Amino acid sequence: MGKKLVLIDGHSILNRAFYGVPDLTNSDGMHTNAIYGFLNILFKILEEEQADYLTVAFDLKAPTFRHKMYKEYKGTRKPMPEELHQQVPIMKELLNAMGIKTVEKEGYEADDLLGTLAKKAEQEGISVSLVSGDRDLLQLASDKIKIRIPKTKRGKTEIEDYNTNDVIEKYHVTPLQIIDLKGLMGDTSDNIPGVPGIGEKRATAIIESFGSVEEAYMHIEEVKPPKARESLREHYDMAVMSKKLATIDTNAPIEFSFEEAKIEDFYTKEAFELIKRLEFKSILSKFGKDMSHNDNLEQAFSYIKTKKEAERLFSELEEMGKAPEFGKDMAVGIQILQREKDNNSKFSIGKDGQYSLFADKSEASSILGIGLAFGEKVFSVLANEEIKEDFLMKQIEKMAKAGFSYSTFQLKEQLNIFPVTEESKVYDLSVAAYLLNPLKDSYLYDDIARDYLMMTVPSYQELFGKRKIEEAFESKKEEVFNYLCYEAYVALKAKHVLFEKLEEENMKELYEEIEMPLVFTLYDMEARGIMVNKEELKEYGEQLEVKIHELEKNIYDLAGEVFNINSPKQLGVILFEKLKLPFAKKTKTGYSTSADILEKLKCEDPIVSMILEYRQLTKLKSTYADGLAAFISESDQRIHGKFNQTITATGRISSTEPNLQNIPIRMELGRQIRKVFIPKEDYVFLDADYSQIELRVLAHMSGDKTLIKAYKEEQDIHKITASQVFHTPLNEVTGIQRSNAKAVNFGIVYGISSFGLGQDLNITRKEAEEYIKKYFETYPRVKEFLDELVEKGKKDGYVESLFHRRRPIPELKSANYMQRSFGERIAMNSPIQGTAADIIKIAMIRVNRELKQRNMKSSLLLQVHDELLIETHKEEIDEVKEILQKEMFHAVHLEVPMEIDINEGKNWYEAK
DNA sequence: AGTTTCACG
DNA sequence: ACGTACGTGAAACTC
Repeated sequence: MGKKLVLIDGHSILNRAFYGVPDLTNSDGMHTNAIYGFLNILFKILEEEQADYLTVAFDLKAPTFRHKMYKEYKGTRKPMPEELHQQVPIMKELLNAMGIKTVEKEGYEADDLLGTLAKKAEQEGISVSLVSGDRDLLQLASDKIKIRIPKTKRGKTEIEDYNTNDVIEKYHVTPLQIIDLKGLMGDTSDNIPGVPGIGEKRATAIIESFGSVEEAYMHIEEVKPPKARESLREHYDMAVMSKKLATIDTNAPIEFSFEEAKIEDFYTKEAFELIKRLEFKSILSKFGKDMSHNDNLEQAFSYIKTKKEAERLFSELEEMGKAPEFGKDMAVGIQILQREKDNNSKFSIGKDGQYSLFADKSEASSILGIGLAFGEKVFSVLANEEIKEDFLMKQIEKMAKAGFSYSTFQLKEQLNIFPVTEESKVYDLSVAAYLLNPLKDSYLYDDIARDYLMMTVPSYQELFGKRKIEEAFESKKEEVFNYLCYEAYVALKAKHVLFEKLEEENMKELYEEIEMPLVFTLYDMEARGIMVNKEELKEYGEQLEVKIHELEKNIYDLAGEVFNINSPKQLGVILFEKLKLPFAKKTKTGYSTSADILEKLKCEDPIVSMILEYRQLTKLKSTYADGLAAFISESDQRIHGKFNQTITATGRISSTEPNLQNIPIRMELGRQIRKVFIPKEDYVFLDADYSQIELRVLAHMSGDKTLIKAYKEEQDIHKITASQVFHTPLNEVTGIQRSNAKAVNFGIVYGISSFGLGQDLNITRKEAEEYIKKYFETYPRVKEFLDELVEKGKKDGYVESLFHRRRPIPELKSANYMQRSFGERIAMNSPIQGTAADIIKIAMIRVNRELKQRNMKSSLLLQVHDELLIETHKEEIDEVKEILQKEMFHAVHLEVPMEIDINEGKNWYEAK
């Protein structure tokens, strides 16, 4: 095997990392995200390559030859953002400390140095992997030189590799012809002008048929289309110049010996210190376990194994609780470990079609252990032959009464055995971390240790893998002890850090007044569940089954063969190849067969309508009829779904296992399923929803006079909008105009784009643009408000709701137009959606609280974003209506009044 | 594990 | 030249 050299385009990878990794700073406020991303890419590459040599090339600040030539055409390059600029010298220092060779040379770009080194290596028989984000470098690809382009795809970095054949496959030209391609099409990121009117498509076609820019010019008469021909004729010198600009110099005069570039041990003392300063704990852990200081910490963990020790521990705590001077403010990190709730378990379906294995939350839960941290002490206690479960249970009750200040993770999941209330001093750090950054997908103790304590602690996965906790409890006792200690320790230590940040970011009140009380509200809702008529649900499913069978038969007949209708791939082939239906449009992997495409094909073939109906029915059968049935608890005939508080980016609640927030309503057949959701005996359902809460929030937050006035006068907002946008007197507005205006109003809330609106209304982008223009003329403050939000998002990196709920928007920094536009729409939508979420959260806390305080029989069961469902005792109907009206109305006082619709029914279908 | 489709606000 | 409306979750197919 020959030797291998890895070359890295320093600035290009830093740049990529900067835009791909969310903003990171160390405690000195130094931005570190680009360096972090760079290191991750570097380690990934090195792991894959097993290379012998490594070199990183940088550009020097002085204008280069190629750069200078271009300057004569047009201004300067976009300057590097300051946050990135400051990271460059640190990066170089770190590479230096790690003993990694770097090269830079005045008058040459990194490209030229990389090209020169790559060619040199190739000549010496060394194979090369050249890592860069710049596609310019593809011109260097050969069989020995592999160009590697990292791509950040949803947080993960994937690397595209190009040898000669890969370039030809992807771009239909040889590596050297990439230069000609750039000569014609230009490259905005490299400030290469190219030929006006020629883009990627035309450039590729021209080079494919002529081979080069020069050849094409010699046969200029044959160049097609005429537009490109004339442009090339006129701007030929521009093309030649662009080619020169795009050509990488492979003969840069640099001194280089492979010996210097040899890969040695990176893990030096200097590098360790520097990485510590950068606070990259996860990378630090690569530096060997002996360097991490968790060993010391683990030595301080105490494992309580005898009842005697346990009794002493808990009585010590009890004493402290009694001490008047600090008892009540004593901070305790606590985590209770219990058997996995049956709520999460898989269901077994017996032969008789009965679903079994489901316990509801009131069923006695069994406790496996407790982790505790207070002062400098960290303990864990596990249940055993001596320490019985009910002993632990009693201790937990005593502790709860002692009234310490408890901090923990995922509190809602512990409330079934941890007897604390809204009034207790108890804090859920997972919820706190969610407020500080709602974009993460996990808020477990190891995530919080990493993000806020800069510590690497073993995750559940690392300790137990895919094992269930019960199993680990039997076979890996020591790890369970350790696990609980870590949890308690982090719960205690991270509290201050998180609370300080909440304070800093103005979210203390949001946390204390809304999110923490909500934990208890959601727990109540989950524990109550909602009753479902199992027999009726089964019947509904059977009816669907019959219809599905009929349709299936008819579809196979029309198609002339049996195939899987549920497979978009097979369906696409049948529709667009076999039956040759038109509009065979789009998608990455094949034909699109989505409803809006099929809707347009309805007249072409009767099979299309059948497929649409088939889709609808199978959806209802699998997701709702069968899906819901699997969640009905044997013991109480109720479904105990989960309400998740730390999922959405905007602050909304989400619902899972099953999702009770997407039960059908728009189509009558689907809507019927709501009839199986019923109140218990002697109760009815009351369903209360906010009318147009998001538009009202928009009216308030923007302060638009016209919009506010309309709501104050209780006018039909869509009709008014229609009248203004379409220049029609109010009483002449047609139904169609009104529904179009409604779509515009929706669009505004979603962060309007003319394309999106056009798509939704099936009109041209141009027409949609006109609607939007008119809308903004009607409500001028709305436009200003939305513009300000985007501006704020760009300036601060986040936007916020009325109650200061934050939504970071890393997309706004993206160099990619699509991503950035997405960021802009998020900036416009999140404060509105987030404020609406805040408001209904306040309402549900208060409604739940009020019903409990008045000792009423009625209770809150569901929240569906702007709607609350209450199981109401027949004798309490009027009182509950009053409570709903009052608490929902007064949840917040905006410039415009809230309007609440309340309906009553003997099932969810009737009540909505 | 990722994609497509579709249910809701 | 590009290719989208904002926010979710579940099921089924595909690899």
